[in-house]
Amino acid sequence: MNTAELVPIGVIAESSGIAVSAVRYYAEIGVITAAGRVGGKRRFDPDTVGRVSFIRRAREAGFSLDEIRTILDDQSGGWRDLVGAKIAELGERRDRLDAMIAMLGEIQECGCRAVASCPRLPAC
Amino acid sequence: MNTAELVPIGVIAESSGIAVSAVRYYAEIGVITAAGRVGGKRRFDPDTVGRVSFIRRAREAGFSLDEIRTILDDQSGGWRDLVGAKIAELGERRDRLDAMIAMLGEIQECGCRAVASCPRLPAC
DNA sequence: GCTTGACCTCGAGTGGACTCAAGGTCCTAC
DNA sequence: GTAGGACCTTGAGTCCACTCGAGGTCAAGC
Repeated sequence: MNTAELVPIGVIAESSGIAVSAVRYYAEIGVITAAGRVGGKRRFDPDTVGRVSFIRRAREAGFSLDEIRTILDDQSGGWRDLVGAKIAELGERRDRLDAMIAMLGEIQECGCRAVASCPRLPAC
Repeated sequence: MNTAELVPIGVIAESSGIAVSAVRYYAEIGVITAAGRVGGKRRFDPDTVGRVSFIRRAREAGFSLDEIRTILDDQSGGWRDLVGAKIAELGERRDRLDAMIAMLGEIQECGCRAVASCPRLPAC
């Protein structure tokens, strides 16, 4: 393992768009792994950038770090089911989101002074 | 105010699908209000069921209780802007969700043994 | 040899939204 | 009059995903 190819934590953080402390946290809980240390400092495989970017996007989409870990590292193939379940779940979440958007749209147009007093709550 | 029309906390909780402790919490932080007390026990206006159901759905859609309070109780009309902004935000969130769903779909079909080792991460 | 800056550890703190436990009150029914 | 159940208060605890601060190390460049 040529440590020259490995990148320090700052690079991971910057190029994946998250804080250094978060990268450290991810390493601590094992959702990413440092390839080694140089002078006591973590060095990561360059692939880690992609992994952390994936993590960031998955987090934004509402995944917990635990779920992300499972999706990323499951070796048994069970992750396919997990991903399938997740897709279904996300679909539901999107439907709820759509419903909420529609509801907010109606609320906006319903002419009442305050939402609380709208007689159409919560179906509004 | 006829207290006979008012409902106890358990009814609010059950018919809106949240825990009694959560209803109490909502009352405590002022996102809902008890109409009064009977023998020291909170009694709510039946409308509160709708309100709490709205809160639940808004929470599920990712609103904070603070945002919900603003949307529900703003008297100045500023809530319309807030709701507009929220709609835009939810739209973005839905787009991200869609992207995530698409990505997961591709992951599922890409034939690699584990997601982590997929060379197409994170664009996969 | 000194400064600088990136990095380190460890422990504690944060924030939001609750939940729980302990100990007490109130009403209803038997 | 007593048991049961729904409710009360207060304060502490939980979970997640970090963040912060203090105090220290390491390598590079001047």
